[in-house]
Amino acid sequence: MVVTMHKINVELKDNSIIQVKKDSTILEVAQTISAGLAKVAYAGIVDGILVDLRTSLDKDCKLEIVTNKDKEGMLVFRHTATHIMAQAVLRLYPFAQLATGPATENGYFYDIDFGDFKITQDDLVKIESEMHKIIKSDFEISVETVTKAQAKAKLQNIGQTKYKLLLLNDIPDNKSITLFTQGEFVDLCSGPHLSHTGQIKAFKLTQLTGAYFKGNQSQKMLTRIYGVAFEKNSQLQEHLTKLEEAKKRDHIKLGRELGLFTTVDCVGQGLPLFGPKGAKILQTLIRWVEDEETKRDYVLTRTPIIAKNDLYKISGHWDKYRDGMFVIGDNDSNYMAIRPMTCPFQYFIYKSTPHSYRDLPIRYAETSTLMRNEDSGEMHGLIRIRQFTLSDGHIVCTSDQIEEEFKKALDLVNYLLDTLGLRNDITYRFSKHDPANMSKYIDNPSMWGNAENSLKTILDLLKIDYVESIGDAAFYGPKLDIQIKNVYGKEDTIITIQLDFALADRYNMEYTDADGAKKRPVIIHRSSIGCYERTLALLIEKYAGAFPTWLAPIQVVVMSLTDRTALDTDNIVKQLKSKGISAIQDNRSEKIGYKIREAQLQKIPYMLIVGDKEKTENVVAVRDRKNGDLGTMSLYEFENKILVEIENKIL
RNA sequence: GGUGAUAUGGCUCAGUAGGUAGAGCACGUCCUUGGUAAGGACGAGGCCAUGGGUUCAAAUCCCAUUAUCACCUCCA
Repeated sequence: MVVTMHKINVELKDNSIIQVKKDSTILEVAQTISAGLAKVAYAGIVDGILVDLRTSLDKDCKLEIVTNKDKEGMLVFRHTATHIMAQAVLRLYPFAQLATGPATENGYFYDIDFGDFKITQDDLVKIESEMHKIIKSDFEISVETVTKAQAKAKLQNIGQTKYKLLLLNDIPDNKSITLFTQGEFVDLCSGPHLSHTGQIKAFKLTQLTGAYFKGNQSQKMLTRIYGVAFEKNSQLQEHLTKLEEAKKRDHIKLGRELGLFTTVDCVGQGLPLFGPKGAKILQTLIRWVEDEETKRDYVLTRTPIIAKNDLYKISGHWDKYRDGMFVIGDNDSNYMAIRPMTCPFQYFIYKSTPHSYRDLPIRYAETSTLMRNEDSGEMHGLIRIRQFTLSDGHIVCTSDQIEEEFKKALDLVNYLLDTLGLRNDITYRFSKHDPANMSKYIDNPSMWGNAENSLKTILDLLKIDYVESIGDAAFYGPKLDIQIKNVYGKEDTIITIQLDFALADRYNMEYTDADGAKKRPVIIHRSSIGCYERTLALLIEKYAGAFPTWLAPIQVVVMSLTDRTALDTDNIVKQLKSKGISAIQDNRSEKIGYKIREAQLQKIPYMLIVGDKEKTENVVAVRDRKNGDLGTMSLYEFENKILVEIENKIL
């Protein structure tokens, strides 16, 4: 037997190098550094790969010790919580078949097939108490590398004969197979994990939902149990409180409470009705965006909301999205469809006259109402609806102009987001096609190569910090998607700018270049502020219903202190309205404190109070929703104050 | 589209082991009221989402439909 006494060099996070015995585990290295570090160490990152603490180091490497402070550390922590949950589930329901159970941003889930057993919310409590037992037992979590046959035997041994074996089969032969064991429970898992079940301190099972095996619609629907896990109970409580707070900002709840919109069973799914207040905000947004576009050399179009299917056949939309379109007619000779997008209408406006290279770029904009027959399960508040109004537009330009036009389109977007106060809430996503799934796209690899390279060059030139996403492109071209999270942390696209090298060809659009040759223009599909309903939803959540004054549907409420001043409030409201300020009055015979409370619940920016004293001195007592009493001022002074705020769109 | 939950006055919810409904807030009238989170009295308002079924009897049980919510899938 050869005893190796070799030492290896390990480079740490701070670039210092320490020497340790070959085959030391990461935990041992951590102990060498300090006992304190070893205590909070959850895993290691060796040469960039996240590995278990018990991994032994056999050669020189870079090592980062992952602790509870690191994102990766908490992933390991939560992943361990997942296994504890799975173990508890198998104790209570030995027939359950486990599928997959990863950690997520705040928690974890496990997809499980319970067969004919119908699990309910009440069962979660039972699972939780079983988890407490497992944590109390403080099982050691051990890891072993095994062959497929060994893994199969061990999994079958604990009754896992279905999904685990399917997953096992999917593992390529050149990859090692690891099993993690805690007590009687074994799981097929690449890890890493904590070393003892007792390390999980605070957790809660939060949700019970369905999910397809492997995320594939054609696979079986499994039961997904969600949980959250933290190191300290206080952190768990904090998280739960945060969720409660988020609920209060939920645009669906607030939007109804504030009377912005409602839904009616017999109108139908995904078809919200905007009341006076909701409509007012939409109007403010639309006017603002259209004005801004005009300033930036866009020209407006106004096109039909319905067209023959022939129009959509040219682009390929008809073949691809027919099921998602509201179609009228019963056969191909009389089919009409309500428009699901504006693109081809604006193309035909372009085509209605011949164009020289001197005309380009042409920037078409339209506040465009669209309808898409979304699947019934897809609708969500104002975020995903069947009829929506998009700040749509298409820029027709030469290939030399793409970069400048893209930059300008993005400038507009950034300006609008800045003004709304959303700029810091967004992230950029470069959405590319998926070469492995060309059935979703126009099959022209060189076109895709061109378009994506071109877009990448622009994004890099503009120093945009984006993440790439394969498979999220439009079927005709790559996109820059501007992503935003809702109050629960769910991400959606709010705005998109797309590069299209394909549809100009399909619609036979051309311009005459300087050399007299007919050429294809490039099209940039872009939205300036996205779809107004969705943007409104995000604004409701951002401001918890307390819109900036310029957006607030009611900007001022004028209150009479007693019935004697009721007539004066009426006159003041008229005066404010004549200045374009949205004002209402509250003359009810209620105590003033009561009226103020009402106005605050309605999140109205300003309250004016008129009493005998104010009447005599010709002033109004002003309150705002944030600071309370602002003292008295003349109506003229107040008008100037609020008009400055509105004009400058102060947040 | 799939899985699950839910559906009672404008809103938030209670309710009956099946015998045709209740609260708070909001709303209306009158009285009261000079000041920053709830003054008083009275009143109106629901055939308990829709359509079937079981039953002597259904808002309550069952089925279907519609809508809402969550998740999965999808998103031009």
